[in-house]
Amino acid sequence: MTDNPSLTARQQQVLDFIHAHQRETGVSPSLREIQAHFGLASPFGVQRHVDALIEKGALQRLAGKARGLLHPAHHPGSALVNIPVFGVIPAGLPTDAVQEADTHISVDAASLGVRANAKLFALRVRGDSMIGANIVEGDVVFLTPREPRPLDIVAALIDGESTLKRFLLQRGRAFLRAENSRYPDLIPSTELIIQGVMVGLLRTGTS
Amino acid sequence: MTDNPSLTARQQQVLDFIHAHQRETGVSPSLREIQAHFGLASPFGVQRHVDALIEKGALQRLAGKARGLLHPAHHPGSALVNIPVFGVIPAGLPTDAVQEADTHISVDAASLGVRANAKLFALRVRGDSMIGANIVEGDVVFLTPREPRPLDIVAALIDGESTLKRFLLQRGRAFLRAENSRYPDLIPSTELIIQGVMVGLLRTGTS
DNA sequence: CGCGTCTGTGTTCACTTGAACACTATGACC
DNA sequence: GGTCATAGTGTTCAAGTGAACACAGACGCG
Repeated sequence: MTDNPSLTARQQQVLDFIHAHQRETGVSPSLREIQAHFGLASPFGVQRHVDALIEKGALQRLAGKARGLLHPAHHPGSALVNIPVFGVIPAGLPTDAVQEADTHISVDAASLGVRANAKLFALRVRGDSMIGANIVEGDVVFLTPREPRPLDIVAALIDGESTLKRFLLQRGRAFLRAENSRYPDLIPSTELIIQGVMVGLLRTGTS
Repeated sequence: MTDNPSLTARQQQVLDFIHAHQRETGVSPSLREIQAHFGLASPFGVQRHVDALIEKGALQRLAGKARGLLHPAHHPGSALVNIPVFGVIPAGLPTDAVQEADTHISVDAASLGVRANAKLFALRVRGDSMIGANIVEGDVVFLTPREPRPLDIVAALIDGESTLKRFLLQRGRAFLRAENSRYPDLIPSTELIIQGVMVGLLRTGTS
């Protein structure tokens, strides 16, 4: 995370390896695994690098525990939700079968205001039909499958394509409205398939 | 993450504890730590619960490695950036000193399109001055400290308060423009302190 | 040169931890 | 009552692992 300037080149290498190993395998490496990676003949050299890293605050350790190295910025309780990003056309998404996802986005559950075990999915927004809700092309919208309430923004399956619209009720009948006056209301002829209700949005880039 | 219905009550308890332990300490618990938590007298009972969980796909293991339990949904290579969220007034933020942050948001670095060790911070947007860029009150804007380029959206320090504006150049002179015609351009009288350039945005809630 | 820091070697020890086996108890189901 | 899956006990073993010590080479610095 941090390029601490007070680290020696070797210490930085070790730190990078530890972080990389955690990313790849999910657990921190043992001293001997680090040793093997650098081709060292003794675990003690590694141990002092690790000690130095801890001394300098670049690493944190659960003393005595195996594989107890972790980021100093470790924040307890921050559960992650892993959100699959489907394309713009997630036809048949509500099935239980695992859909092929383009990407995954990991976000802190607390930041999104959802439970840690929330089942979310995401769609990339295409078009400008929700511009009135300040949702633009390229935005990634997080959705959760649940019953929509009036004024919720929902992803609905219409003609085999998924679109983002606001969910409204009029005289007990549900219909969808774009947040753009150039689009007409969508009054479902048959049935309305709601795939999910928007719970958040992620935009990347500055423009 | 998943409430697998085929798990027995005890197995679910063990699974929950493993996940909770990972969240709190950052590493997965050893069999004996699980044993101690449930007040069992033998590590072997735990071992078979864990075996069953792996069998049912609710857990994944690095065989033979200490503390090698992890989520089956583990996605290698997803480095996280831990983003401190300052308030609406991060006065003097560019200092090296660690500022008190209200919250932290963890996001997948790849999803944000930034390097894994990017130094980001976040601000909660107040006001409607950037409505034209579809950034509204309550949005959380991710920023990185770097030199702004024309058309970048930046957080600038004006009169001790941080505001979000678009960065522009005219005849070599920098000035700031709100994306809302009701706000005038800001032409810096003295110097322009740019705290960061916007690289992303997170919105929570549906409205 | 002498000093200190960083780096690496070879080795030893004790604790941690996963893996395994035989046996018992409980409850569901036929 | 018999059978089976789930759950738990007591124990043993070997591998994984952190921690430690003495010693040596490389390098910068005064």
